[in-house]
Amino acid sequence: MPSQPASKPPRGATRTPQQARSRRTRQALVEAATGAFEERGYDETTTAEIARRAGVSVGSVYGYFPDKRAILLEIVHETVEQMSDRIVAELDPARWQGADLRASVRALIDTVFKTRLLRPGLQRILWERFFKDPEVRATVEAIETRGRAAIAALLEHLNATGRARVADPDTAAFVIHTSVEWTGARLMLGGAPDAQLDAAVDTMSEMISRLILD
Amino acid sequence: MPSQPASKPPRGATRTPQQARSRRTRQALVEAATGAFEERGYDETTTAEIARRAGVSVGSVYGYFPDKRAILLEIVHETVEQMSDRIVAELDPARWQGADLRASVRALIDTVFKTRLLRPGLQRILWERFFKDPEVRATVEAIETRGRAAIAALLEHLNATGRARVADPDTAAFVIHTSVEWTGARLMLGGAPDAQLDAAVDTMSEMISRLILD
Amino acid sequence: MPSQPASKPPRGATRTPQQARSRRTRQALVEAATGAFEERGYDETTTAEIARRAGVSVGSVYGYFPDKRAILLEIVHETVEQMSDRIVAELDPARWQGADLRASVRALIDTVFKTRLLRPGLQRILWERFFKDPEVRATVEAIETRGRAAIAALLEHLNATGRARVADPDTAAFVIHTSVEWTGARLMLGGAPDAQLDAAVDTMSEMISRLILD
Amino acid sequence: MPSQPASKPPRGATRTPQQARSRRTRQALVEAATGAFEERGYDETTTAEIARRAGVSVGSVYGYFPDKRAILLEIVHETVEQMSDRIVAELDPARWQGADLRASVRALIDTVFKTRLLRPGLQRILWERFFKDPEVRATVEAIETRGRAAIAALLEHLNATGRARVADPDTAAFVIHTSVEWTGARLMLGGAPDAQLDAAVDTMSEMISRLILD
DNA sequence: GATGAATGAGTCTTCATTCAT
DNA sequence: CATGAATGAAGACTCATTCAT
Repeated sequence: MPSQPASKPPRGATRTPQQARSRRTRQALVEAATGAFEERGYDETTTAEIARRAGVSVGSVYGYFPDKRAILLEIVHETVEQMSDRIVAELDPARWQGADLRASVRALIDTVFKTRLLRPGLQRILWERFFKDPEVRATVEAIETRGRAAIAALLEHLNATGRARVADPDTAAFVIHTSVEWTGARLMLGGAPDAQLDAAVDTMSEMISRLILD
Repeated sequence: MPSQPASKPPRGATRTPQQARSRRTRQALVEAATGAFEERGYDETTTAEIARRAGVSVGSVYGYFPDKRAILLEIVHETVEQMSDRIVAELDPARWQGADLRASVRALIDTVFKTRLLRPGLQRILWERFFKDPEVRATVEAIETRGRAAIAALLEHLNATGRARVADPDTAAFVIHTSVEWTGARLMLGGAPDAQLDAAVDTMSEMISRLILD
Repeated sequence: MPSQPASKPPRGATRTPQQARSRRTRQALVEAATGAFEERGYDETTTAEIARRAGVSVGSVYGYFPDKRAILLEIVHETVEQMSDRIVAELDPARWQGADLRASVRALIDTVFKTRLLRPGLQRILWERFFKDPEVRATVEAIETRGRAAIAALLEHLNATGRARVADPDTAAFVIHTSVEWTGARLMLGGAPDAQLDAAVDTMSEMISRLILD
Repeated sequence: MPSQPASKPPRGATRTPQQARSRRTRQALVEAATGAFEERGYDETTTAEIARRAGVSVGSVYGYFPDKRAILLEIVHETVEQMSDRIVAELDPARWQGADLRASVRALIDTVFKTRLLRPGLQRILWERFFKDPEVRATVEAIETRGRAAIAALLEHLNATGRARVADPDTAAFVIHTSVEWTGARLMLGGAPDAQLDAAVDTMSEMISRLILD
């Protein structure tokens, strides 16, 4: 790394380049907002509260984000992506090799349901703004597409290896994804008792297994 | 009794006793609010706008409802009940007598999906406030329970007549109801193209049919 | 009473002349307002509440009074007059004949203080509006004048009978009246304990006795 | 330290660090509110009017006070304290050393009465809200206690120096304080003519002197 | 006279965003 | 870049009073 910008302090100086500090402030804001949204909801959280939690001034918030909504969008993206990651990992065909298909389906659904335990307050905001804010919806849909694609790919893989027979993998992926998503949301965000939860996981597994088998 | 006092209006005339006038104003308010909520959303609708649309003054709004939220609650109740009525009617075991079970399931799902075309704007508000406003949630859940009960009853009837074999009708009802509800919401409120819609109806029908058959 | 108005119903008819009914409604309104003002305060009482308590419609209130304030004025007048009556009775020179002057003064002050127990809520409204509403003040002052005149007359009587020596009976009357009035108000409306009350009555008696004696 | 950084304003210049600006705005608000309350009364003054007078926006009002009432409370405290200061100063036993006791009492009463000329509009509000708003009452009573204590202390001092003989200094203090307070309020806030005023001061002085002497 | 539905001006308060320092 | 004081549009709700029936 030969030529560095002149503004950078000479090597050895107390390393706190603006960039790093900046990134840290930004991160503090995102974390502060995440906590506040999670605990109080989006509308109920003021920008002043976010600034206070992040330990910066209100003005600074607007140095990093154009407006309050932009912070939410970023958090939504991050959150949904994390959820998606967990699920997509579970959908890796490699994991579906040997084991019993029904058991795999069940494990998957279980994972999806459990995923709802990640930042439930934020997920409530998600439903709240999904149809209200086109960008929230776009963000969510962009990532959902990934999940659906992973399901479709898995179904095609199962088709190819003769372990399943699904006529229209894309539509099946959509139906499965949506059904599991909302059933999970209702059960997890609604605080359903464990018994009801287990029964629902069983039935959903059965339903989906039957759809994709034979 | 041919001749009545002149002060009494002739039968059929615009009878406007206090009660009727009152009822009409109230109705005007509900309709005005429904339209405004539908078009602009809940938060975006001001009480002044509702009054203006109803052709009355702001004060009148508060003569009939304690606050803005109460109007929403009433409309939510009414709307959800109408939706539920349509679906519950479709679930009457009598209708499932002769016809092919798969065809019946498909018709049902079609109905549920079409139901989403009733006041889509209001349904968006429904999702928006479901986790936010406990009373909205209670209202919706109260009526959902009815739908689930109807499904469960139908499943039990089908079990009894040997046309289906469902181990846990209650859970199955919940899973079916929730899956269809949200898939329908996503497709109808999201403005999906007809082709995608038809494919989804097909797949959902298949999925549910398989769940309840044998 | 020879000629009566033709509008009066013939003797013997079911006597409920409008006048009487009217007077009764008016009275009901005054009583309703008195109760409401007493319990909730003036600003906190709505005309609707008064109407409700009186068992009539809001509109009727305005058939008997030009506005809400007029009702208060009437009640204030009535209340203050009642209070004044009690005190003026106590000031009748005849009552001061034989007895010990100090004892009489003490009895008088006791009476004045006790008078504050009559509709304390209304008396709070009195202080609240005394400097705010010129008509309330005028009403109160008109009656206070009576009280002061009675005190002055008593002092002159005592002067004349050689039992007291007061240089300026009018001013003395004013000072005595005002001092006792407010001290009483503070103690009674403020909920002072009995001990403090008794001590205050003692000291006030002493103070006034000394003023008027020699 | 002669040469300071250029960015620092020269000594004596319009120093406007954040704190000072803030303090100035706050002060402007208090003054604006004082004027408005004084001229128009509490209920009749809107928050918008206060902001307008202070030359700031409505929002700023709420940046410094939680609500309108808090402004009143602050002003009440300040005003009552100023009044109390004047009177308590007059009650300093040192001032009562040599002079004629009667003259001292008269001077005191004169001071108390004159005190009522300080923001009469605000004092009207004081009476208006004394029984209505517990915090106003608490504020006033807290400071009144101080006045009563000063009177009691003076009486005890006079007792000790043999210049007075007061059996129960605390009660006497209460009675004197309350009597003078309200008589003064009635005369000063009511706009009594000078002659009546002088006569009242004379009589009150006489009354109180006699109470505390012998 | 009675009714009570309707009126609508008027208030306080909130909060995302801006900008002078 | 940070600060936090200032902004001001916006909105829900109240209630004395009126007036058509």
